Amino acid sequence: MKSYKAPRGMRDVLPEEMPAWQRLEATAHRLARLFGYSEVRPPLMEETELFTRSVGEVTDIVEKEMFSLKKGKTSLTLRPEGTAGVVRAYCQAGYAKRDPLQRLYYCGPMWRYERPQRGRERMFTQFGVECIGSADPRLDAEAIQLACRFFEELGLTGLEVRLNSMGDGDDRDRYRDAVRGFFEPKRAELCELCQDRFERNVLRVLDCKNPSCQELAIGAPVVLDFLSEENAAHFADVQVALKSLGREPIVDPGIVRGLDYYTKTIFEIHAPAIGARSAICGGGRYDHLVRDLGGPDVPAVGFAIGFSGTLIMLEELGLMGDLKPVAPDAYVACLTGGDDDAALRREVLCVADELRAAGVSAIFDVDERSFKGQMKAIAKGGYRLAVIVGEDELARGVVQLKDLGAREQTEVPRADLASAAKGLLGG
RNA sequence: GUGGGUAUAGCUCAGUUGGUUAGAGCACCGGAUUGUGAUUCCGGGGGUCGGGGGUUCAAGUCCCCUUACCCACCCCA
Repeated sequence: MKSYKAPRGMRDVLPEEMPAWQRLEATAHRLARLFGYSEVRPPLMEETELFTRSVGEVTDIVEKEMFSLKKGKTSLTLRPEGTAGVVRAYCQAGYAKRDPLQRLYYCGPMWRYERPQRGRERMFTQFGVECIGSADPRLDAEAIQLACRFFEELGLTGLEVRLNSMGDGDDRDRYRDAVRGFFEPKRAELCELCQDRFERNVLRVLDCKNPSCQELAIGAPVVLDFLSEENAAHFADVQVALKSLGREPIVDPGIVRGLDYYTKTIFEIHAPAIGARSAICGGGRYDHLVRDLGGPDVPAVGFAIGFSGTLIMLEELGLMGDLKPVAPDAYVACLTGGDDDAALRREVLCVADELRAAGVSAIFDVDERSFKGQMKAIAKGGYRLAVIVGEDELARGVVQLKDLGAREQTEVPRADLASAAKGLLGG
C-alpha cells in the first residue's frame, strides 16, 4: 500500500504545535486591532497577471516561484505574498472614493515554489498590514512600530530595524543609472552571479556577499544622495517619528527589497541570526502600486512577517514557554466488566452530552482499557474533572465526580452533575 | 536552480572489516488482592532498516537511481 506524504515543502501543523501558532495569530489580531487595523481576507488565489504586474516581471517570485493553474482561459495563482490581493480588494471595494484611508491587515497562507529549507517552506504563513491612502511619514513609523511590538509581545528583544529609502520613480531610475554607470567599467571583474545581476537588477550587486564584489562596490553611489528634496525630507521625517517612538533605526543603504513595487521607505527587522537568515520582517512604502493595478493614485505602506521564522526564533531563544493543547474539562470514565456494559457505554455518552450542554467540555472513554489504565490516562491528559460511572452508580442513579487537582471524590446524583461540575470548575 | 549531508520502532539514536530470528532509551499497552492517578518491579505489542534496482553464497552495512528532510548558496517571510 502506498503511503502519502504532505507535498514537498508543506507540512501539517498538528494539535501539539497549535498553541504556539494560535499565540502568534492571537498576538497579530490583537495588535493589529490595537493599532486600528481591520482584517481583510482576499481569496487565496488571484489572476496570475495581478502578481506579475505588482511584484514585477523580472523578480524571482514571478519568474520561478509561482504555483499557477489554468482552467480554460484563466490562469490563477496561489498568492505568493499578501499585498497584491489586499490592494486589489481595496480598489474593487471602491474605498478610494468613500473612505480612502484604510488600515488593513491579513494573516494566512502564502505559496512559493522554492527549494525548502528550515524556515522556508513552499506553503508558509504571513501576518501583514497595509495602510493605504496616505503618504504621511508617521504611518511608515506606525507600521514599523507595529511590527516591532509584535515581536516584543512575543518576548523577542534585541531587534534591529534597518531602514533605507529607494526614493520615488525618478530618484530610483536616476540612481539605478548611476549604479549601472559605476559598475559598467568593472563589469568583467564581477562574480558570475553579479554579471547576471547587472543585467537583471543592478542594485543587487551592492548586496553581494562576495568579498571581491564588495571591494568593487566601494565608492558606489549611495541611494540617499539621489533623493529629491521632498523624498529626503520624507525619509528624515520617518526617522524622526521612529526616534520619538523610542526606536533607533539603523540606516542601511544596502538593503534592497526583492519586489518591484517599493518606493521611498523600505525596512527590515532583524533578530539574532537563525540559520541562513535573520530578517523576520520586511516591508516598505509602495506609493504607486494602487495606481499601477488600475486603482486611484494613492500611496501606501506595509509589511509582512513570516510565522515560521518567528516560531523558530522563539524556540531557539527558549521563549515558547510551556504551551500545551488545552484538554477538555472533564473525562467520563466507564467501568465495564459487569452484566450490562452496553447500558454503561450508552450512559457515559449521555453523561458527556449533558456536561457539554451545560458548557463543560467533556469526552468519554472509548478504549477497552483497564480502569487503572483509564486513571493513568486521565492523570496525563490534563483534565480537571473525572466522572466515573460503574454498574453500581448506574443502578443508583448517581456518578462519582472527582476533582483531579484536589484528588477529592464525591458522589453526586445524576441530576446534579452538571451544576456540581460547573461549581468545581468555576470555584 | 547549484553544491554538500542525512534517512533504522511513534520519538532520540546504536548496529563493529557485509555473516543467524535488527537493538537500547523514552513513549505506548498489560500485570503486581478482582473499582482509582506517583515511584518501582515484571511482562508485552510495534520496524518489508525511506522507496526501487544492482553486486554477492549472504546487504541495514557496498554501488546506482529516486523521494523526503537538513545545511550552505540563489532569493526571501
